[in-house]
Amino acid sequence: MSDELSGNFIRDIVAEDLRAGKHETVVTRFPPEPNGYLHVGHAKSICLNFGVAQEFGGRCHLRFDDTNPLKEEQEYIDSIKEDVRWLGFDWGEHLYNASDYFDQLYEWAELLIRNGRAYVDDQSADQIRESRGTLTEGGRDSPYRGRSGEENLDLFRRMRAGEFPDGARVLRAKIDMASPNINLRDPVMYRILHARHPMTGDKWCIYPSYDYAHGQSDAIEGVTHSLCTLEFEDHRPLYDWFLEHLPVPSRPRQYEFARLNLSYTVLSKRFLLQLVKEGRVRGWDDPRMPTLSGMRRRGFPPEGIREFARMIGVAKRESVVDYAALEHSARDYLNRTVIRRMAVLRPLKVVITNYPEGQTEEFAAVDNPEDPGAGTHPVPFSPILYIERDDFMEEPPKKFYRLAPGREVRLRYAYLITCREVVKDASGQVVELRCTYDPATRGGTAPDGRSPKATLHWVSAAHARPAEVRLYEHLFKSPEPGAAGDLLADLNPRSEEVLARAWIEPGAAGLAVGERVQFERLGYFCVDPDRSADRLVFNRTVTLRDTWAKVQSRQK
RNA sequence: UGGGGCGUGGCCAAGCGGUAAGGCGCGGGGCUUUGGACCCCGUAUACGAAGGUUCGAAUCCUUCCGCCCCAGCCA
Repeated sequence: MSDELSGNFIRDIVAEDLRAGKHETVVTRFPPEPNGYLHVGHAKSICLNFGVAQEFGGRCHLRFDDTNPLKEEQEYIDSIKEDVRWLGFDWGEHLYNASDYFDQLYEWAELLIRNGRAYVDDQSADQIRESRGTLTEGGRDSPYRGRSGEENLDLFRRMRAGEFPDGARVLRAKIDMASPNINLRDPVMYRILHARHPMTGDKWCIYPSYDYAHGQSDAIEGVTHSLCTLEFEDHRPLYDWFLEHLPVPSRPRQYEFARLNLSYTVLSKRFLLQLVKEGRVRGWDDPRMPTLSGMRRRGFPPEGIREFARMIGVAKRESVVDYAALEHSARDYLNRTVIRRMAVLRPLKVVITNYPEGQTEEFAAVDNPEDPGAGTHPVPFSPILYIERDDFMEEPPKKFYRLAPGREVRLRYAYLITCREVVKDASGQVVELRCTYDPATRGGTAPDGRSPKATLHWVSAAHARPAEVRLYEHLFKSPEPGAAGDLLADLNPRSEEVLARAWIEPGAAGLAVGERVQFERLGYFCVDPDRSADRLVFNRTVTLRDTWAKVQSRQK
């Protein structure tokens, strides 16, 4: 695997600019607004921005786009830094905030006023909206558009001084109310917000808009390629307008790419915030959330996310990536790196009737067949075992290779056993299997060469340790959540299943929070922080590819 | 009906006038003490459509069709 980006148009542009000597080095930036947690869609942008910088020996800044104190919080700032680092990227010394530039931005605003390129508008938000026109008709000039430079300056300074309440006035760029591009119809540059800012505290009561702050921030930092998503394409003329009319120290260019969409997933900070606030999930880091913190808790490796970003590419076409691609990238990395252990999620008791009572023995189990140097660990065996309920069927359908009455299967690393008797309770539920083992098959190979089609995982009842295992499925039951109009209605009621009475082999009992493991034949799991002193809690990151499940669904 | 974008297999995505990469998925086979992994093979006579230019077009031109974004003092 390589973190190298596959070819894409942005990389090509950067490469060409560098080749042509347009820039000596590439500078990008990842500019999150600290109004929520980062999700896998942001990961695409992070990988792009940091990846391009890395590939061409440039640098990538982390800059908080903190121009709206109403929505931004320190908690989000902290989480964003943690998540970017966790993903594997380092902004070095280059941590910035749009708010670092508030003084400069303010000065430049005065300059635009003095040059007759900005004015204070006393209209209400409603009036401004009403006079902006529509998609097909131009807008009308504000009655305040012709104010003198002196008056504008005075008013703007008084806005800053706090003389007016929120919403009383705004500073607008004087561009063109008749422009077919609505963003150019005298966009708002500053609004009055008597709000405390996470970084600047109470210093300001006027705050710059995104459009007024972003390009200039890029220019101040020497950003060469400002990469953003498609919806900002219409803003580019405005981005350029400010840079052309201000004495900025550098000239960045904006390029747009399509944001990530993932099937069965919603990537909208607004909606994710709603899920958290309404308690539909346990928090931003709920393992079902597409947030980086949720994916981390679920056990998703950052390497897998980077691989995912690499494989989906970067383009301008709006698309929906198949969730299976994400799962693939996780499995691919986990398979190569994670230790194997055995666990039984839904236990079915098995008694080996011909095994010497009270006897115990140990087998050496491979830690990771993909890693020759990984070694082995001991697995204890005794006559009372648990196997997976799914691994037994009293009346096996075609293609079911596992245990059934009279059938012989292999217990991984142990023996071949044959099911001799099925014990049921009063309600007819199978509660126990009585089996015999073949002592000659120790280790799992028969001297006569016979080899069962199925190998089952198991744990020794006397040695197993209890664990809670949490199984996750898509948060949404629809591949296209909200297509029918109601996102909440598409929430998958079975997105989480908690198995409180699972058993794990002793070799898995020492795992620390965050450690990952493959439970053989089941999937990849990760120890959740909810673990207690005497009981581990595992989150299932992703299942193994399951051919039998595929066969089953085809049979239905 | 204004402006800005985008249309290549089920899902992503290369391609930039020379005769359709790759990945995911799917199907088949091999191997196998994880129905895992791994390894083979198959999976668009075709690039939204129709015309045109050219020896030759997914790539150039024209028209048409479809989808997305924009009327926050959000980003």
